[in-house]
Amino acid sequence: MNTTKLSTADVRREAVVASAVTMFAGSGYLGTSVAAIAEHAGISQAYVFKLFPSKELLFVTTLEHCFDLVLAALERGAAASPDQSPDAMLYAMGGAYAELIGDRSLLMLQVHAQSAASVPEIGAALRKGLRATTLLAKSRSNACDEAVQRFIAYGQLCHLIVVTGLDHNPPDWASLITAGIRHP
Amino acid sequence: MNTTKLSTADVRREAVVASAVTMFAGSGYLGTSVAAIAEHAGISQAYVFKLFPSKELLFVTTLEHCFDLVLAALERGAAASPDQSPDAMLYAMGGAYAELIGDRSLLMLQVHAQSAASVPEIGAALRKGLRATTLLAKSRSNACDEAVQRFIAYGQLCHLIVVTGLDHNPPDWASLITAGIRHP
DNA sequence: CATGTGAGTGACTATACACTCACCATCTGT
DNA sequence: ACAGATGGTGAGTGTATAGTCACTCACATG
Repeated sequence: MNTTKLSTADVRREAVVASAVTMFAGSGYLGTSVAAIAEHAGISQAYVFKLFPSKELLFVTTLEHCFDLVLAALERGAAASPDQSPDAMLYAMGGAYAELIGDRSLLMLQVHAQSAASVPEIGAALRKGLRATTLLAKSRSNACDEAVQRFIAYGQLCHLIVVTGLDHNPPDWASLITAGIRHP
Repeated sequence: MNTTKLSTADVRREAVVASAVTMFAGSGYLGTSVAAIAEHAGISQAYVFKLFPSKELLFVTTLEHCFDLVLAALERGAAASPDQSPDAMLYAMGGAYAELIGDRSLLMLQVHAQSAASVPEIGAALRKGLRATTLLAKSRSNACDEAVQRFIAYGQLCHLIVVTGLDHNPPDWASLITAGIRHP
């Protein structure tokens, strides 16, 4: 039961998380109703509460899934780097991240999670994801601390650019902060 | 009437905005009820709706006020810089910003605004504030575009650090991204 | 005194939402 | 054939919340 085959309930749970990524990314933690997620997943709202004990835990699970995907993308990027130098590794990881967040959902989810971080469980999940991301960037790239810090900072800048819509039809002044940033 | 004296309604409006900064910063746009803001300001909820036509516009007004304070702080920092070189100017402005957001309210308000940016009016206010901040940093420092971009990116990193609570009793790994960052 | 005006409120409405519960349906092992 | 586990739902409940409205009170002015 714990080896290869998932029960249908676990399959459902994954489908609900997939819907939750989309819906939470669109409207945030408080702005998204469980009913909307259930409808998107094609099941009743009551069944969502059978699969997850609370909206809060559904959000946390969704956020953890988001970070799993981010970590996998960084890993992929690192593996595909043409060159083992720290700068090249970080550049490759950045490119893989930019590609991953192409549909904005995973990015928006992180933005909304930051806004909901005062909910203890959500804040803890955010810290855990940031920790894993940072440490992976450090260990795979072998870059100095300053370069890793820069990597994270420019990731946040990328979030800001997308949130403000500066990547779509950017005004003239926007090139000041969007120049060189790889965004979707 | 338009010169020096404010009517009591305008005074009230300012008091409500001050309360709104605190309350919205604490619980976000959707997480804060107008009743809570009214109570904090010591007036009835009905009167808040006489002073502001909607919760949305109250939030936008509050956010604009936040950016006014940010711009004033940057201006102050620039004016106090011991040295006119671009690097020194940006450093001084960064220090003034770090000091301004010492109580976290103005920082958290920006984070929550990013999460609520899909509301058109809020997104527009955010873009406007970012534009003004970026252009001010550029024009006062005379720094190159890359340095201004870096200035904004590290500002966002600062937000992330505060949101995740990494500035209070930081775990060991946190120094990777908090090193050198001036936060409250 | 009469009258008008701006400040301020209590009580209400309509709705939306997280969460619950009693219940049905379908499969599975014996 | 049947007992029980597992998948799934319709119909609620209680509460919170944005926004409204009819109203009161203080005060200024003619």
